[in-house]
Amino acid sequence: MASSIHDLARHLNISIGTVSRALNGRADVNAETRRRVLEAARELNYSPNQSGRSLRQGATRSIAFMLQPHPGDQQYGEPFFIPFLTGLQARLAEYDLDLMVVMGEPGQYQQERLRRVVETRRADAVVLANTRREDDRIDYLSKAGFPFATLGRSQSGGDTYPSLDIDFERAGNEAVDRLVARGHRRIAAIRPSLDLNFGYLFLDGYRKALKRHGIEVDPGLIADGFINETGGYQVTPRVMLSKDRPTAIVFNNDAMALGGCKALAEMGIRPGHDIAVIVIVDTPLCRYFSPALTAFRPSLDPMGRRLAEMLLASLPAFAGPEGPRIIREVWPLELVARESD
Amino acid sequence: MASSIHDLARHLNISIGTVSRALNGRADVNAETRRRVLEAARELNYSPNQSGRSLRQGATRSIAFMLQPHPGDQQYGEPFFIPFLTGLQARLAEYDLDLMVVMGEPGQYQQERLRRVVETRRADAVVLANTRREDDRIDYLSKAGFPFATLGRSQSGGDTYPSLDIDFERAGNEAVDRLVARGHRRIAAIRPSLDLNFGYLFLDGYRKALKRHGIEVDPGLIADGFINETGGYQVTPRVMLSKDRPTAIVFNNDAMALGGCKALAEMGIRPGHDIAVIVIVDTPLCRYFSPALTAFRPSLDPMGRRLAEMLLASLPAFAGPEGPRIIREVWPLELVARESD
DNA sequence: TGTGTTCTCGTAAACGTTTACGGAAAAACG
DNA sequence: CGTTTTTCCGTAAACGTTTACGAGAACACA
Repeated sequence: MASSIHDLARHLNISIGTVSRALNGRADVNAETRRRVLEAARELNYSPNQSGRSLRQGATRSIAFMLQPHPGDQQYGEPFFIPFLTGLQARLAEYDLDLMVVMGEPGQYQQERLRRVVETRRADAVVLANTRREDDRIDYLSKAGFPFATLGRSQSGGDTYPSLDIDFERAGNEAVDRLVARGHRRIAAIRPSLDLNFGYLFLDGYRKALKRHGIEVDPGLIADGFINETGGYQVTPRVMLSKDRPTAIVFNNDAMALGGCKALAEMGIRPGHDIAVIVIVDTPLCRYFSPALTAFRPSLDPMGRRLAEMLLASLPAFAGPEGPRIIREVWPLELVARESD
Repeated sequence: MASSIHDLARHLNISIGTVSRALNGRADVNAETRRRVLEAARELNYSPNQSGRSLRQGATRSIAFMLQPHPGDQQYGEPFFIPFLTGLQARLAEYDLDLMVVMGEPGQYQQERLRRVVETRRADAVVLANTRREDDRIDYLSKAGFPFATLGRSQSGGDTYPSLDIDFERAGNEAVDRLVARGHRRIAAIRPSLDLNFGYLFLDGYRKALKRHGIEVDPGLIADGFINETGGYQVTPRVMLSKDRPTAIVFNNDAMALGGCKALAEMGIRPGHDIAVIVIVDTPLCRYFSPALTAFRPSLDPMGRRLAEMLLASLPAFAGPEGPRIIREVWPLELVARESD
């Protein structure tokens, strides 16, 4: 069924070496011969067997994306990743690279799955998402000398790998600025309790902005909850019942914001009227919620494309003439003002 | 760095053939020898090179999932697929199979991408999503004799491949039943205008249920729109402005429902009060919308797992003792009653 | 014409596995 | 003890590529 390079060689009555060189655009092959080879390749519908190529070249031409769903996401996952993956994959495809998606169970199999990818050499590089502040996956990959890039920063591994992150610190800053400009002084912050790095970055920005405005940081207005609707639902009343009730809340996660708004509704508190609400990462949920939630929006598809470029630039096999480069970028979010603040 | 089967053989001073047989659990190897091989494998941190194995066995041990985002999904994709992929991937991983995700651009590159996967033998089988009523991908794969399964049915290809689908017909039926039981007679249906098969199935159910209740089908109450929020926003006023205004709407897509509700709001029509709204595929959007939308919910993770099983059962290499089997299943949706109807 | 250069191609090894085949040694059997 | 069977292992080929090497032919140059 599938025609190999041997079939082409036999068909043209030349050697397989010449066929291969002709197909790969090498210089030492006669123009006429090349023409005939390419024609025969089309005619016999030839395309190179990837396994053979991988074996010989020691490269699989595929990139693994490691995605670990949060334990709470039973039913629907984060809409975040599809457009990111679309962009990532689109750029990789331009280099004839495939995308392999490895999803851990919500538990801790991820590390194990990662080892398997690396040790059986199923991918040439890895892209990590959901980076933790201390991330053992990064430690492992660094130690193993396996190429990787991350969506999100981490304190692990130093500046030795490409990373692309959203500027959560700046978003926290701008959210507070906006609220202060509108007269708020008591601003609550709600973020996930996991070790996810963006929670720290967000809180840094929040704190710095408050200090800049001469507002004391009240620990009673900062709460951590599980990173889903339930978490937001559970933790929001806690800040609302603090002695001096906040007039605004910044949520560091869209799902938590929705749960939080439900809790608010049950307390008779209407976002946009009785309290201001801002969400750090926008999703369709925010746009169609009622009232529509003011939120900070990332550009996910371009981020996926960019991270692919950054990863490739770090790989010797793909780097340009200047050689491999480690690029790290932090992208701003765009504020989408709606009705909730 | 990476140890091969040759390293093991050298280390133990035996032949590579014996090492391979020992690792693969073949019978013709001494128990003591096997023990030593396994020990050395652990010691030298050996794991088989997948490229070598693929080449020899003619199987890549990876399954490709083809996902084609709808053109309208600029910013966020369907939350639908992440949990489905989680389940699919989890089951595949149990068989040591990897998942490759191939996303077409919103345009028509999908067919081309598919050819590439098949012809370069990068995957052993393919899973198709977003099945069209007439689906040229199915035609192509059938003709090429390449194993595949689909999420969603199609009229193409006959009953020659495994497929798992949601029972949209039944959902359309039940939605109408529910609305009629609540006194509605003028029920509108809004579905995507693409050739996506589920739109036809839904409409069949809707029509049959109306007839069963002795209600004439009014073409003015059926509208097709682009499969996103904008489509729903544009098309909903059309049915509302029909001579005899409907008292209920069934949306065949969550994004269209949200756009539709926005249009309703602008017309001063409140879902749950002035009109009943039911959505066929539930998402978090439905749950947190205000009013919360009554919707039919699939169980996506189990569906992913099940489709993996069905695909594997159709592959000679994985089929059980009875040999390869083609399984086709249609799963019911669960009604989640909320506030909008 | 002799020598050096360029162009073009064939040969064969290599990547890391799996597996059919055969043979030596050990065990079983009479 | 001779013969047959079983156990165990080594050899080598094969999967489909890419590529280092070398060789023959054509060409250029003196």
